[in-house]
Amino acid sequence: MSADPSPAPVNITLPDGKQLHFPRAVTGTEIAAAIGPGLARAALAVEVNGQDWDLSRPIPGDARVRIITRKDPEALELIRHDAAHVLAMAVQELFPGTQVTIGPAIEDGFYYDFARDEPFHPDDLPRIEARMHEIVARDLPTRRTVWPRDEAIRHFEQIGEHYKAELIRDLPRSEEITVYYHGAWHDLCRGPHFVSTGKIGQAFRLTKIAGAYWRGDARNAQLQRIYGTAWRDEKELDAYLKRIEEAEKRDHRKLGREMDLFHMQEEAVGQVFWHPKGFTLYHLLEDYLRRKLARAGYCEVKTPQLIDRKLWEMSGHWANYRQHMFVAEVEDEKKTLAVKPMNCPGHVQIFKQGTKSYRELPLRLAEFGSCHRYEPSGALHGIMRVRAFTQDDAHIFCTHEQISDETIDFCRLLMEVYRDLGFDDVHVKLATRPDNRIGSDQIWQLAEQSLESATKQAGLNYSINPGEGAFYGPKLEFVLRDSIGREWQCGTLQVDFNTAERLGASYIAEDGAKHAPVMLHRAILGSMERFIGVLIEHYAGKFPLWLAPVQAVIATVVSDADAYAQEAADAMHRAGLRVDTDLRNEKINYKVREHSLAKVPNLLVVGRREAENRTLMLRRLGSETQESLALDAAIPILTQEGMPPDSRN
RNA sequence: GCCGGCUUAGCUCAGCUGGUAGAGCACGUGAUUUGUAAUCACGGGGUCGCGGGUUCGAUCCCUGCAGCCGGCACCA
Repeated sequence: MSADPSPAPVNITLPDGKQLHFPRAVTGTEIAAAIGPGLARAALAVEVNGQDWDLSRPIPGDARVRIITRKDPEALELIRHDAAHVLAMAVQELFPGTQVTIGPAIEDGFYYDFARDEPFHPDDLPRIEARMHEIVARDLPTRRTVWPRDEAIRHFEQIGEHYKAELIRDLPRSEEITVYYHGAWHDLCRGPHFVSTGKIGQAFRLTKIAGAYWRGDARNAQLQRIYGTAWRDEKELDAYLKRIEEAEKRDHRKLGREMDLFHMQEEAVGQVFWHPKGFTLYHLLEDYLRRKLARAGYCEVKTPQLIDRKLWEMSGHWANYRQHMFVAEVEDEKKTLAVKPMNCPGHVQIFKQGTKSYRELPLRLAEFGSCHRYEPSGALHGIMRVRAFTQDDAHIFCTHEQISDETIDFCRLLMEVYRDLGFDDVHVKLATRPDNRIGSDQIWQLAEQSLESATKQAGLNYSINPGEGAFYGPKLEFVLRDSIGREWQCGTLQVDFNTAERLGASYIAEDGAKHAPVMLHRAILGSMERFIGVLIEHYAGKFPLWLAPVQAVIATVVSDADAYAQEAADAMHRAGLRVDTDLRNEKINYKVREHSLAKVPNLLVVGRREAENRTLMLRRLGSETQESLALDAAIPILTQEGMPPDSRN
């Protein structure tokens, strides 16, 4: 079943342009050996004309070839893919009768989906992992075999691997069916794989068990997925595990409780109880955004929470999202009211009041819109995914010609806001026309072009998400990267040619005729709740001074300083600073520790000396040193430092 | 919603094979007036998530439900 050795000579071109000549088909292993023994040892796979191949697979004709070693970027993916195979093998050794399905390499690791009646238990992971280490230590040789399609299907059916048989049936006829052997164990796989299991190394760890639908479709059977992580060496593995640990430390659910920002409870699932400190943060963010919006020409509005289902039927939401809407009924009325899941129809109602002229466009209606959606229970996650949330929503009613300028302005505004909030790394995805859509290609063309050129003009990095737009128009999705490299999609801008018309909104154009306005749906933060969650994790709770719920604590050393501490706090409150006092009968060490752990940015210590001299000892969070400041000097310093970014200079 | 796991004091967690619960921190009281990451002593606090069952007896075993956690699916 291995390829026939070709009698023809083969010319191999290396990346540096050097050519090697072989009398017949040659394998990656042989090429590596011809280059040098060091490379022969380090070789993991070989790139042949841009495709990754097994080292042992004969290269039948002339080719450009590059030997892949552990140092190459592809190595990780190959290690992970091999590790997935070893995982499958270990599972089948330990749990006979388990069917294997698919097992790809993913970011940071790999997984494999299994079909087995008995569920895996977390305690099984160490056992499976131990077996994997053993299989790697066995250093089983890998063999690639090519099978006739029907024979492969018959074989997998016969050994009870029905999912594999289904996979082969669904492969295009043109596809070569390859089966990889690691020792006697084998699996349908496109490859490539290392020459033996020993090449994987031992820097892997199984991490979690999960349910996953066959082929990602909820209508299909649910399989059991085992996740693992794999790296080039122990050092990389440790670094990864450390990274996960660090991420857990800044989990917004943990910090939210520790910092007394909010809580959630059973009686209000998916809804946030904001505590005084958390709501201070919330308001600071909202106030900041409100100022930005006002300056950018938005008008803020507020629309009803409960709206008759008729309006939702008209907008099309009732038909599509009824199951995800909360509904309210009152005994004395026959009406059914829906709690708004979005703000657009409300804003359209405001637009529709009176007759609008083209002169009034663009009209930008903004709302911190409280929305409720019945999210599936399994989707809920802290304050990141909730059932009651507040969108920093706005709808720009404009003409087709105005789409471009409005988009540019929006991108700029959004970038300013993100930068002010500490996010510099942002990229944009442009989701273009889907197959199933309404509106003429001409209008789509205009909308997509407007979005794309606006994105460019705003100086943003963007990529295209073909076919991912909404049925009513293309959209921009803004993704930001946080301080530990995670990505969050927050902002969005969607072009909508449909809703305004559907809800009967129009304006009188220059030609005197009625036209439906284009609606741009846009949000910068997305949801206040979620964005605050992102902020907490981004800053690990150590907010910049302008967002810190408590900007400073004045802590006394002795009770003789109480009166002075109170006086200083009063003066700071008058200056608009958010300051607490700590007059407790505790040692200063204790107070320093406590407020440091509470992530208070500035600690102001006062004892007898300070009370006499009217000074404060300032200790900044994260610093181990202090500086003495006159009270009169400290106030303007902190006020200046705590100024919101849009008020500076 | 689906698969799996978890649920013991405000928090973090002990509690062997069933005999009605403990620690540290937090909280309260007292002593201590302290100079930059935990002062000492004493004390209060739990219907062991909720309901049903098995048992002489259930935090522990079985079962239903809820919530949470990890994924999957979903996210106008």
